[in-house]
Amino acid sequence: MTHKAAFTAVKTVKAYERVVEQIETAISKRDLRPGDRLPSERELMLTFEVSRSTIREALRVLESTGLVRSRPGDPRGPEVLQASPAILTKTVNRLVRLETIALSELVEFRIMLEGAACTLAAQHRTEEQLEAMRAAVDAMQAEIAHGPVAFSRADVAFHSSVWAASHNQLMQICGEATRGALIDMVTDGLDRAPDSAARMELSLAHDGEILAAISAGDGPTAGRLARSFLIEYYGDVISP
Amino acid sequence: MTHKAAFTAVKTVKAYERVVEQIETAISKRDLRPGDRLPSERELMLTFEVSRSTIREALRVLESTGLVRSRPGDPRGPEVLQASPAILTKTVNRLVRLETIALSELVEFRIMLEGAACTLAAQHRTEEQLEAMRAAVDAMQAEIAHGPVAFSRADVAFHSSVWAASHNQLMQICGEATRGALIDMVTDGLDRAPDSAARMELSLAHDGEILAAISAGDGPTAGRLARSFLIEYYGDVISP
DNA sequence: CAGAGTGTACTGGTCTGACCATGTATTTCA
DNA sequence: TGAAATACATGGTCAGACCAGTACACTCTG
Repeated sequence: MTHKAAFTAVKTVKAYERVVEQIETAISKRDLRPGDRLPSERELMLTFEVSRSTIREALRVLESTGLVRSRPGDPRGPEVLQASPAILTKTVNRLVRLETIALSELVEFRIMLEGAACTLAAQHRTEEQLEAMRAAVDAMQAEIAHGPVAFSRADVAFHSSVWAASHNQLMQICGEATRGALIDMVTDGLDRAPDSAARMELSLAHDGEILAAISAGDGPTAGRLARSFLIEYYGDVISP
Repeated sequence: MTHKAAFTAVKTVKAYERVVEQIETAISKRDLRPGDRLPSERELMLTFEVSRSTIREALRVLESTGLVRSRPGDPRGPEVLQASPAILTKTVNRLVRLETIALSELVEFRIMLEGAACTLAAQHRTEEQLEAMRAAVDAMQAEIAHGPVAFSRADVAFHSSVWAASHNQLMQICGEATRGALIDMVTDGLDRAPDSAARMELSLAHDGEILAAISAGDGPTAGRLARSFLIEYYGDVISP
């Protein structure tokens, strides 16, 4: 009779991957903390019993994920970095650009995101952030006289302050990524608007309403307003 | 008199980074498309005029970003991959685990996303997709008897069908990424729920309500329902 | 004794050249 | 015509070497 053994799938794991894995778990277990130094490549190749090429490939992928940084000549060895959402931004950006996405989808996504941000901002905003948003709206008012370009810069600043007030980094990252992608796609038609004066006044009024809802802590209203204003604003794009 | 030249900062760029950059832009410019093959490492080292180590390091970081995949022995060379949210999931996961991003943020983001998806699904769903959603709910009903694990699988399937019905790839990508991350984070506490039967019934009822709103084409209601149900479901996580 | 300059040892970045196991594509054979 | 054996280029890994750069200890000077 044969033994009933619980066999498990065997997949060959490349050497450098196991090195990456070990260092990665050491970091996520807090055995290695930001600011700590890894042993030098030559020491690592002894402890892991692999060649230096393997160690280097492992370090390259750790570096590309933002976990460590190597600097030539530093006798203290590679540095363990503080994890940062910046790497996420890069990934999201690439995904947004790489994927063949219709402009209407991108706009739609942005509208939903912006609405959500306003909702969250209404719930989470601090007094300082409220003040910043008010200042941003005042700046918009002032910039109307300087033309649509200056105005739209101020408009962006207002929305940024809303993102910040949402207290949600994921939201901010996605917002930034979609804004960047949108700019890339429609950059040419920015100031062609013939009725720019009226449009600016309208935008200002809309943002003022949103701010009022956020200020009142009324998340659903803030979100609904933002969405409907944006749908109006982008109407021609979203349903051509 | 000296020339007034516009000097610019000089930072040494590592060789493998320039290789990465070139291949990356080739991919983002669609010169290289998913399924295409890169030249072999030995050919690449000739065209880039660097050693094979450098080429390999470049390939490792491209691989860790999910852009290409190398398989030993394949004479056709490294493959250019389809962009996938999987890498996003991994990154989000790591950031949450390292507490750079709070779990509550992730949950919050997911709730807003899910609400938006329901709203869009109500507006864009086709007849077939509606049918698929109904089938998914029926499947949930049937799976209740088979325990919480099977049920939650069916639940996921229902939500997937909603994402699909939203007709928005970005939404789907972000949804998948956050779902993956959340599953990894809270997977252990899945079937510890003592009141699992009641919970399943409740989920089923909720999803039924959402489906009804989607079916009726009532986007705002669908979104509102989804958000409030999820807030209830994740209540303990989001405000501890 | 303090500070500026010099050394030096070790670091990471890159290169060369080699070996192995593997997957594909061709060739061979029935 | 189909299956089996082979050839060959591939990626994974290794060993050893050289160079430019950095940190740190060590001078030398005032």
